[in-house]
Amino acid sequence: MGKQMTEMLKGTLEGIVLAILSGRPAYGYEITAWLRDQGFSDIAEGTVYALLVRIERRGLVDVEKVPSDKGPPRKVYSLNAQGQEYLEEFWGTWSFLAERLEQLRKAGR
Amino acid sequence: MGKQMTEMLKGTLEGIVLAILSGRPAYGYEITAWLRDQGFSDIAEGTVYALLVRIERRGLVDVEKVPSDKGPPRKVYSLNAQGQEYLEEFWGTWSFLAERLEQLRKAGR
DNA sequence: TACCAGTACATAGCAACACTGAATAGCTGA
DNA sequence: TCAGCTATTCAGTGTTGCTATGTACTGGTA
Repeated sequence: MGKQMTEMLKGTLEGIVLAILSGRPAYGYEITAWLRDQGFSDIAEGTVYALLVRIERRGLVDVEKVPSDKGPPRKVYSLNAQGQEYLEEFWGTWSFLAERLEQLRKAGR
Repeated sequence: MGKQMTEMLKGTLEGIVLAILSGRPAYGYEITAWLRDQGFSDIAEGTVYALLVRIERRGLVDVEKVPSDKGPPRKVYSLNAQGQEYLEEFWGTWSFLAERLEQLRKAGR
């Protein structure tokens, strides 16, 4: 992963994961795989798990332990009301930033 | 500044400043003022100066000390060739991220 | 049986970054 | 002289993503 991307993911990765969870419940391994699929080539597994622990501790998600037939039990996360609210805030912050950057990019050409 | 914004600025603030400098040379105090004007209400002065030191050390900008008639001398920064290249990389990284997020946002509605 | 690959989660230590808060310094006008 | 604006610097803090490693369960295969 490029250094630029690493830094830029700070703050946004959290939003990305919450956005995924707002679509449907999911567990860590699955989320990691999905991210890699989307081109976040080298997202470290540890990164995702640590993030999930954080958002759980902050009460943004509900957790359910579900047995898997292919390995250890999965921790399935789903966005709760507080998480939904937080996600909306995230989109607000993101929009603001994206607009400024789009303006700057236009100005530079 | 909201906590979300603080985290999201990591990595992007650098790009923002480089983008500003790609338009015209500028000095720290001026950049801070401009950012506040654009709605980055509480960008800390210290943050901008620290960032400028970093990009100078990495050789992305050229620096010139210019006397001011309103206070101490200004350190005027201008983007050099290496900085321009780095900025282009930044836009690439940003575009990638912005596209994924836009998709996620669409999917969520 | 022994071993390995794939699935699934966890965590300690590290580096980078933005913020807080304070200090320093030059200039102007009351 | 002193307040207020201009202008820069820096030590200390918290959050974040990455690296590296470890644990644990299942199924296939040699």
